[in-house]
Amino acid sequence: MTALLHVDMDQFVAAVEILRRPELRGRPVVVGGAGDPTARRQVVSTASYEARAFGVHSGMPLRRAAQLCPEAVFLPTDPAAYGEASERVMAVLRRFPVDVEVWGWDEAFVGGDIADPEALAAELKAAVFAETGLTCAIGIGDNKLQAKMAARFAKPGGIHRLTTAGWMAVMGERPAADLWGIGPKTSRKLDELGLHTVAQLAAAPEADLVDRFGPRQAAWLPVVAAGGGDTQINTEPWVARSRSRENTYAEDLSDLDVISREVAAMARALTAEVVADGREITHVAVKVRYVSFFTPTREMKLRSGPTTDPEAVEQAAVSLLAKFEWRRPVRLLGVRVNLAMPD
DNA sequence: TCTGGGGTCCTAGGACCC
DNA sequence: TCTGGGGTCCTAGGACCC
Repeated sequence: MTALLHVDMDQFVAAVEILRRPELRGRPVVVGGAGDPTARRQVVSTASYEARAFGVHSGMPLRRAAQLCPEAVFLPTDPAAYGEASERVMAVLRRFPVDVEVWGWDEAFVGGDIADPEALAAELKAAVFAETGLTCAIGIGDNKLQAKMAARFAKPGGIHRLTTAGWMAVMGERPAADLWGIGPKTSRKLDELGLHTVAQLAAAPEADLVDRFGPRQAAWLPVVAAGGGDTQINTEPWVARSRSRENTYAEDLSDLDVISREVAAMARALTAEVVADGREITHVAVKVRYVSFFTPTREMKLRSGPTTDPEAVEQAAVSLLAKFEWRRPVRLLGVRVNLAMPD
């Protein structure tokens, strides 16, 4: 069985910022929101390793991060810069005689005819650093799951290999929640069934899982726990199935006219973006988060068929507002459009 | 110092038709 | 005077990932 690699950039967003501000190297850096540590309702996108040492992590409110690490440098997120840096990294990987499957900004699977995976990993790492100034960890495995998990052991900046033969010795006693694809909800359900470790889940009869998880997940869970997984590297360019905008407001909204205008503006902006990409819109969805954090969504298929007409999309989005209750203020509004898949 | 933003995929229930 | 299934479309929600 030929190995495949998972390339995972180290603290990617923070690393891109440090690259253009070398004086920040070695300091705690927190990237998130507009970069204002006093702002409400904004969270950490990425913390540098130095900031993580203070307990700062992704998803944490910026104000909490500032409390834990007052000396940190706070920076606004700059998605365009991260996208460009990502392109440079992926271009380096693609120059090697391998198949590359891009996975978000800062990750990629690498496969193909790989004779010596450790040697290839070392070459990739060196080339990425030489040409972009960014470091990465590389995991090697017999499939994507193993490579992805191996990259965690390799972080930061190392190379680590997992194999089917060695999987259980390394992973068996770890919590099932460590596995890629098992989040907090699934992990809690597994705990309730007495399945706490990877080894226990791997040995669980599918019949014991079906009631709790349904047939598909019940079949999949023990396979993942045993270190099984997909080996297919998909080199096709990414084609988005949907695009969305959402905004959490620093101050709650109650006025339906204001809400309506906000939703209309998001719908128009989204339409402009996807039309610029040559895509057509099939469905429109609106998301509302009340102050209670209850977050319903309402969605509709456009009856007139796939469209590029901003008027139609705006009108659909605004019409969906009638399906919500407006007794309580809202903290978030969002619009999503589903896209027709090209042939 | 209450809880971001942008995605994907799966499931489940109701409507409707045969 | 009541009983089926199956199949597909549509919408809502849940879970997970980065």
